[in-house]
Amino acid sequence: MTPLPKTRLRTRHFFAPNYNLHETLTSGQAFRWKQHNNNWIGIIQDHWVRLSARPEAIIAATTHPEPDWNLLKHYLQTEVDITEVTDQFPQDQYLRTAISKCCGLRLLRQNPWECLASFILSSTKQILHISKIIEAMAAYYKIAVTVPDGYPEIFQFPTPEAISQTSENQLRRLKMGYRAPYLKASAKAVAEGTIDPDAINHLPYTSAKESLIQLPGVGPKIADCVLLFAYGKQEAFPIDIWVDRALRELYFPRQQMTQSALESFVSKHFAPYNGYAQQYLFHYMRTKHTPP
DNA sequence: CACCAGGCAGCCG
DNA sequence: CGGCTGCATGGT
Repeated sequence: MTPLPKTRLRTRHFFAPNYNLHETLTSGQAFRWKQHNNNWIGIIQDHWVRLSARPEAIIAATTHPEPDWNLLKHYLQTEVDITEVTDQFPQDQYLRTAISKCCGLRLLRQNPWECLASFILSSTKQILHISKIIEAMAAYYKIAVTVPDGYPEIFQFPTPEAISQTSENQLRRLKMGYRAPYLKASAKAVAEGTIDPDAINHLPYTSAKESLIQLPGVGPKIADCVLLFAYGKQEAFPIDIWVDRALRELYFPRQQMTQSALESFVSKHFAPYNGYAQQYLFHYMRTKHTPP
């Protein structure tokens, strides 16, 4: 009996100044990264990846026999000069405070289907619980990925085909609640090609958003999350409960603002880096009561 | 027990 | 169009 071949790790340094890996991976845009011995373990493009933060750099390790490091660089967006982005933020004290507390917060460029499905599961859920539902789901389908010795098991994000063929009851057993039929129907639409995640990439922001909103369980907020976190559309500015509160309390105290009035303010005030500004505001609101 | 969480769809006026 | 409500589940 021949012994199984040892999984060999390929590693690579990425030059990444002003990159706060911890805050970026825990900022509620991606839900599957796990801390392990001061490293981060996750899956990018169907392959196990370990990330380690270093001063001015990120070290990546993968099991892929012939890794395409550009895919990793693309996912992490290491080549974005974040100071060039934050320098163009409007001069208001909340964003300045957010930047000073966390200057290396980044936007990732995730897989569209995983991002879409994850945010369909996100509605009126806390980030920690979204992660738990997603892990329960991945553990249910058990789609294998090569994991090196000594590391915890991890499974791939389930395909739209697999989810669309699962009963709503089974999905509810994974604690999705009322989101189960939405996820199943959206998975079916993607699996059958009614909507093509790759085609959306080529659409401008507004028509891409209209296209995503056709999916059941996807409204303006979830569409904006996918447009920003998977497609990198900078115009997207997801307004969730936290950001809505930030806008009303910080920018329009004691004023009655309609949703559309807020939206038109946002598109003017935070341009051109709406999405990054939104992520910094979101981070500020979630951490302003906790010491650094 | 009440109240809230990275919302959306259906319904009502 | 704008406003209201039900929807599952887990945490405080």
